[in-house]
Amino acid sequence: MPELPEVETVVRTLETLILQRKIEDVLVHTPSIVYFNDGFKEQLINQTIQSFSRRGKYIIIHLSDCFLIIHLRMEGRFFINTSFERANKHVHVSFQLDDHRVLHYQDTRKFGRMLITDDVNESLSHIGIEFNDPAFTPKLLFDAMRKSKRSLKAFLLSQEVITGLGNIYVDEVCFRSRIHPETIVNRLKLKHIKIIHHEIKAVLNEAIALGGSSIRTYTNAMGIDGLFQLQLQVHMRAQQPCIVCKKPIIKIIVANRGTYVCTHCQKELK
DNA sequence: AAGTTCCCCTGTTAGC
DNA sequence: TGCTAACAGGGGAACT
Repeated sequence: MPELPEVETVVRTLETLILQRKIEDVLVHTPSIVYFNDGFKEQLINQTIQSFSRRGKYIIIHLSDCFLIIHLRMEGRFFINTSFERANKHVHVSFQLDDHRVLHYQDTRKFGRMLITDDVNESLSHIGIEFNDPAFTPKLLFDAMRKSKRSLKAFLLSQEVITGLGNIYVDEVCFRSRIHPETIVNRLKLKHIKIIHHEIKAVLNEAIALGGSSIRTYTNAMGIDGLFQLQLQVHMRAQQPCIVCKKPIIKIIVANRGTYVCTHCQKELK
């Protein structure tokens, strides 16, 4: 499910709901969700939720003595009720809070992961720069792309250089940049990369402002829908006319992922 | 070594 | 209608 704008929305929602709450008890129904499950519950009990942050697509919950890092992967989500009981078979972790409410983690496909750490930077050292970091410049992108033989789609999906983009927003960035997703990035000129850089920031900022996108089965934290799906220009629009040239959007596979492209507006640079 | 494919899971949907 | 294969907003392991 979520890419950076959706994770950002989840973080902001959780912030309004459970800040300063103390965790009184924890139930792990599905141990595979939790890295180093031994002691997971014990480390969390009596910890107070002091703040939230986000790094790439990771949610970071700042607790009194440690950090709880969560990745929702495809279908992870949170909801709150007042029962510590397992509401359904897709609830895998539940947190009893000190105000009689319970935070539940639900994840149909069980791809999501949780980890307790003392050092967020070390735990997340494998991911690249944030889109809104001042150090994220066209030059940074250019230097990384010059050394890579990946397609633009694979390059942006990999979280190694720039983190936060997923399948939806990569398609949107490629379209808005008018570049075919199969273009090998070391062929891109600085002028193209400046456009890509600009569109990454624009798309993510616009999507965050609208609470992310809700398509398919995904609704955001607490069942609140984002609105950015209404702004999508190519993703999920196979057979529909391109908003620029009116020719039909096609769906292809790039980097093993369903990919939407207007082959008239997005030329591959060879 | 960098780049690509496979696979983790379950539910939904497209296609016979 | 019913079965089956393909697919899904991700990413790490295994492979080439």
